[in-house]
Amino acid sequence: MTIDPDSAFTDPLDAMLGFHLRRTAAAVTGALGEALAPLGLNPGEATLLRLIGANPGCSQSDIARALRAQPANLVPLINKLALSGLLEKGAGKGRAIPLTLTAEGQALHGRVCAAFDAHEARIGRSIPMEQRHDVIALLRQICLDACCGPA
Amino acid sequence: MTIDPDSAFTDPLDAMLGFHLRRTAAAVTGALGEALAPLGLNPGEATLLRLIGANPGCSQSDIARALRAQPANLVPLINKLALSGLLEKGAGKGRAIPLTLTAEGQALHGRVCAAFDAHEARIGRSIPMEQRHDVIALLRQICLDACCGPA
DNA sequence: TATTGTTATACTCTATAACTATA
DNA sequence: TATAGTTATAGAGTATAACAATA
Repeated sequence: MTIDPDSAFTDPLDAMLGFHLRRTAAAVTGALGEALAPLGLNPGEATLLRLIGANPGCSQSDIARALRAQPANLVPLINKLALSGLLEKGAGKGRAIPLTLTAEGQALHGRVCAAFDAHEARIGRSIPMEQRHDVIALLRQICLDACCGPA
Repeated sequence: MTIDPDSAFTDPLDAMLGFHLRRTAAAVTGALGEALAPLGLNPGEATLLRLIGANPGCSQSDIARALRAQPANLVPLINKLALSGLLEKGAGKGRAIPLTLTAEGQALHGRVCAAFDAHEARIGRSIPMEQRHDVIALLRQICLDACCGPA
């Protein structure tokens, strides 16, 4: 410690699950951003490309549901990808607008998938393959306990 | 799906560790915010109170290191707590300024600790007590793998 | 010179309210 | 009316650069 060198700094956060969840998620998101930078995409844009590539013709609402995001927050991301020539808004035959990737978008989608796979392998390399599903199930349960359960 | 009801929406994110880490951390932070709202504090302010209460006389740099935060981002939080009469900046005998809680701050610190404990119990209630340390160790390892390891 | 604390700034993410268009 | 998409906006959270004060 800076002021009183005789006393060590006590960090009560270090034993808290919530703090480590938050910190680890931040580190993982940062690493994903670095992995995607060479593709000219940030994590949000790449995730959008990933989802639309896997679901050609899906609507903006579908994506918002999958991401648990507010539809309004997707608008600037989608517009940027559309302006970059990566995706096309199909002729809306009604309210929902089907989104599809252009040829350029599909080419980049392949690189995005590879980057995601490499990123997943990196952050999960200390977890044996047969345990990764259990870890995800644990996170999903914590999410439920935090959100929906009785206080 | 809205547009083509025959095809189900494929969610590649659902099998990704990174996505669930991010989503769970967001849910946990949201739950912490709700738990702290009755105390008039947000998670950042409460964490600051928690750290200073556990380390009377610590400096702003100590806190920044513990939180892995930028010192510049602590300034408005500390000022708000000081203006609220919860903490005092001691007479700086040099560059570092020792931070201590006022009597009012110490009283609130007790309630903050109780709220943190209840929150930890809530988000960890599906994890047997003897496994919680393992889960934290796992998160810490993922954090290291994401940050520092070879790409 | 190196460190602490501070200010200003900017970018991302997130959340809401209000509007339009369509079934 | 209900749903989809959009716009504007506001609030956190986080990052850097630049500066003043002190060892």
